[in-house]
Amino acid sequence: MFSQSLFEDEADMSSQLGFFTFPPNNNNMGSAITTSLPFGICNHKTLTIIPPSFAAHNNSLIESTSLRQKEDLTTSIFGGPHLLSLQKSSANTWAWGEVNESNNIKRSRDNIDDHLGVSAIKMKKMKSSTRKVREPRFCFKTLSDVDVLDDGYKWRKYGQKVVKNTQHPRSYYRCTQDNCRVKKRVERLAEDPRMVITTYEGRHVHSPSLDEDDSQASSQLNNLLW
DNA sequence: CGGATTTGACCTGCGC
DNA sequence: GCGCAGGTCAAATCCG
Repeated sequence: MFSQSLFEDEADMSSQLGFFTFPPNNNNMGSAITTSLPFGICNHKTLTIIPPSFAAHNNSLIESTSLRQKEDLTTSIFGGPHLLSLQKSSANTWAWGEVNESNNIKRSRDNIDDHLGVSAIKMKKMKSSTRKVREPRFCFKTLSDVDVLDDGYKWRKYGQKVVKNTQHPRSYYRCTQDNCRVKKRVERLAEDPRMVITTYEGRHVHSPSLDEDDSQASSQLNNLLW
């Protein structure tokens, strides 16, 4: 269902950098992706996938603690009762799992990968040298015609650069809110120009500036994510 | 006219 | 130290 690569970016595991591809290759989620938010929750062992369409369709994921609610939500999104989670399975690999009745993440044993069309992914080893502290970054891939996805925040473009070995320029955006230093980069994947790679850097210090209905869902998601 | 975008110049970090 | 590539700045331009 997803194709992705994920790698740790910083020693601060809360700022892992992941790539995910929405929508799945061959189903009807295509339209849901056009309004997307970052959608991963990371800690040092797991990464839970929150489909961006949650933001558009409901705001109950964050508050929901019952498996039933999660099933309802994920069924509507995935066509199955799986809240996806990536779990660190060894030093360098991650595996998909699902949330069980106790709200724990169950490692996939019955080839959930096949069911969902995903495969375990490899992580890049972290560089060992000391590096200067960077803002938390989150990066994801989206299949989209439009470069700039509607994430609920207002952005001002401040630069564009042609990156080596790619025919598509990379655009640089800053959040327009005063005192908010969040930046994002947007570029097309060289191997597949249909894919947009969006990289967020930093934490918003404010809520998204959306219409009334959307803002609640989005702010909850973003509170969780950032 | 004011805010957003464009784009060439400049800055910075990194590898050699 | 040098060159390269990516990131940022800011003046010019665009556009509603």
